[in-house]
Amino acid sequence: MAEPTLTISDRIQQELDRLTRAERQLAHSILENYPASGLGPLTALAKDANVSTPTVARMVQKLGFKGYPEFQNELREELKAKAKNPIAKHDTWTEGAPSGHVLNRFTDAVIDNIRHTLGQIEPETFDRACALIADTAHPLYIVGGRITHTMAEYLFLHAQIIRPRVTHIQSTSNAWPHYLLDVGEGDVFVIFDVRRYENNTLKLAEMAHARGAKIILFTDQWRSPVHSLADICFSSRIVAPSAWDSAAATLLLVESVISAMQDINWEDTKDRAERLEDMFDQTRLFRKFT
Amino acid sequence: MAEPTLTISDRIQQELDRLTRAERQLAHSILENYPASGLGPLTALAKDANVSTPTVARMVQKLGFKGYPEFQNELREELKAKAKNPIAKHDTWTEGAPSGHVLNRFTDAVIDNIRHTLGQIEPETFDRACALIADTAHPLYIVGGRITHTMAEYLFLHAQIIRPRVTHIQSTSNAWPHYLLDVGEGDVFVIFDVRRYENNTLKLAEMAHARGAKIILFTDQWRSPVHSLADICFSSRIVAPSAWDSAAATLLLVESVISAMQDINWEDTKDRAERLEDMFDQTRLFRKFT
DNA sequence: ACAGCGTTGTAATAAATTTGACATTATTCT
DNA sequence: AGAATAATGTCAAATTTATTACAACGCTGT
Repeated sequence: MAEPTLTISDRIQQELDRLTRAERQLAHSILENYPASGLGPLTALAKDANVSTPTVARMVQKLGFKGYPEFQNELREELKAKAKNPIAKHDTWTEGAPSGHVLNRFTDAVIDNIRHTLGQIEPETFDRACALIADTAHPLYIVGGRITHTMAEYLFLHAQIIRPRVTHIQSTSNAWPHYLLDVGEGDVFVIFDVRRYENNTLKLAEMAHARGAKIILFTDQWRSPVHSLADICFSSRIVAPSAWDSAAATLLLVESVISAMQDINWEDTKDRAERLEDMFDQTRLFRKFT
Repeated sequence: MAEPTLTISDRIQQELDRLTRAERQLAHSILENYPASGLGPLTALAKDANVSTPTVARMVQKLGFKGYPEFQNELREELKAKAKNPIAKHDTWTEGAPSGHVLNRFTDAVIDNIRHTLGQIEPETFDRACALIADTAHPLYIVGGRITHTMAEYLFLHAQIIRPRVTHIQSTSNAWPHYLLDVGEGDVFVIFDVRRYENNTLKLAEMAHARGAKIILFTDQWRSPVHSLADICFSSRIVAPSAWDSAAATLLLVESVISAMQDINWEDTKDRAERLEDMFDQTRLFRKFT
C-alpha cells in the first residue's frame, strides 16, 4: 500500500492559489495553529477565521473530503502518526523479513512499550528511587513473583556487586516470611508484581509496610494492588503480540536503575567489583582470554 | 497569571488511583494515543476503550471539566501551546529530564542495541531456530550462566507452558553433568553465554555437542567460544552507558522466540495454558479480580 | 451602468453528539 | 450469605454541530 505521505497542511498550501478570498482567510487560520484549530468544532473555526460556517464546509469538500468530520478524522490520524513516528522510521527492523514477521511486530511493540513507559516517568521520582536503592544505610530486599523473579534476580545480581546488605526473596517460595523477621523501620523493598498479581506478593508487601519499610514497586500499566502501599511506583507497558506479556520495558528500567546506582556509589562499587574479580580469578570460573 | 502547567495527561495519571475500573480502562485508552484519541467524538472514544458513553462523560467531570467539549478544548489548548514551544520536545524519552539523564542515555543505547541486533539477523535463521525449539520430538535444554541464567529461566518459564520436555540447567551449578546423562542425538540446547564467557558453559556445550545435540546460542557481539559448536548463533549488542552490559536486546530476541513458538504449537499451547490456569485457580495463587 | 456569474453569508433543517435518568450488575461490608 | 453501596450500561431527551437551500453581495466585462 503506497502511503500518500501528503499531510493536510501540504494539501492546503498546494491549493492555496485556487482558493477564494474567504477560503484563503480560513486556510491561514487553520495553518496558524495547526493542527489544533482544525480539531475543534466547525463553528469555532469559522468564527476564528471570520468566515461563515458554510465556507468551512465548502472548503473541506474542495480539499476532497466528504465532510468536516472526515477532515477532522484525517487530522487526528496525522497526529497519531506524528506521535509514533520519531522512532518508527524503521519500516522493518530485520532486513529481508516482511513487516508482518514476528521479529518486526514484536520489536515495534517493545519500542512502543518503552516509549510509553518512559513517557510516564518523572525524572525526580526515578532519582529518588535510585537514591533509596543505593542507600547503604538500610538493608535492601528485592522481591519477585512467578515470572518476575527473573527481573528481581537480575537486579539482585548487580545490586549485590554494588552494595552490601542485599537480599533476594521469591514470594513464590513459602520461606518468605522468614526473611521478614529482621525487617525494620526504613528498610527498602523493591517489589516486582505484574499481571496475574500474586497474593503472596501482596501479603509480603503488607507485612513489610506494617514494619515501616519503604516500598518501590515495579508493575505494569494496570498496577498491582501493592501500589497503594508503595512509596514509589513504576508502571511499564507490557503489551505484546503474544499470549504473554513483554518484560523488555521493565528490564530497561531495571538496568537504568543499576546504572544510576553505580554512579551514586562509584567509589564503593569500583572497590567491590575489583575484589569480585580477584575472587573470580581464584575460582577459575571464567576464561581468561577470548 | 499562574499557569497550572499541569497537562491533562498529568492529571489523568495523578488521578489514576482514584478512578474506577472502567474509568482506568478509558484513561489508558486516552493516554495510548495522546492527545489524538481525546480529540475525537466522545462516542468513538468510548467504543475504543470498550466502555459506555456516560462513563466518558462522568470521568471528564471527575477530572474537573464541565463537560466533554470543555475537556476537548483544553486538550486543543495544550496542543497549541506545545506547537508554539520552540523546544522540540521529542528528543528525550522522559519528558522533563535532560538528555544527559541516565534514563535518556540508557534508552538511547538500548534502542541502538536493538537496531543493530535485529539488523544482523536473517529471518530464515530465526525461523529455523524457532522450529527447532518448538519441536516436541526432541527434549529441550535451556542453559544459562552467572547472569544469563535469568534470561534462560525467563525462556524456560514460558517454554514450559508451551511444550513438554523442557529442562533448565544452570551451568554455574555443579550438578549440571547429571543432566547430560540422558542427552542424545538430536536433542536441542539453547545456551546463553555473554561476556565473561564461562568455562562451565563451554564444557557443557562441548559435551552436549559430542552427544549429537543441536546447539542454539545466544551470545553478544564478540561471540562466546561456544559459537564454533553452535548450529545457530544469535549475537546481540549489549553495550550500555554502565559498567555492566544490557540484556535488553537479548530479552527481546527471547520474547520473540517465545511468541513464534506459541504460534507454531498453538493448539497445544492453548490446551496447556488452559490446564495451567485451572491449576492456578485451585492453588489460589493469584488474585481473581482487580 | 448593469447583466451575469461566482462568492459569501443567513437561516432553517438534518444529523450527530453529549448528557441525564434509570435499571442492572458488580463489589463491599457486616 | 445477604444487604447496602457503588459502578456501569441502556435508553431517551436535549443540546450542539454540520449541512443544505437560498438570498444578498460584489466583482467583471460589455
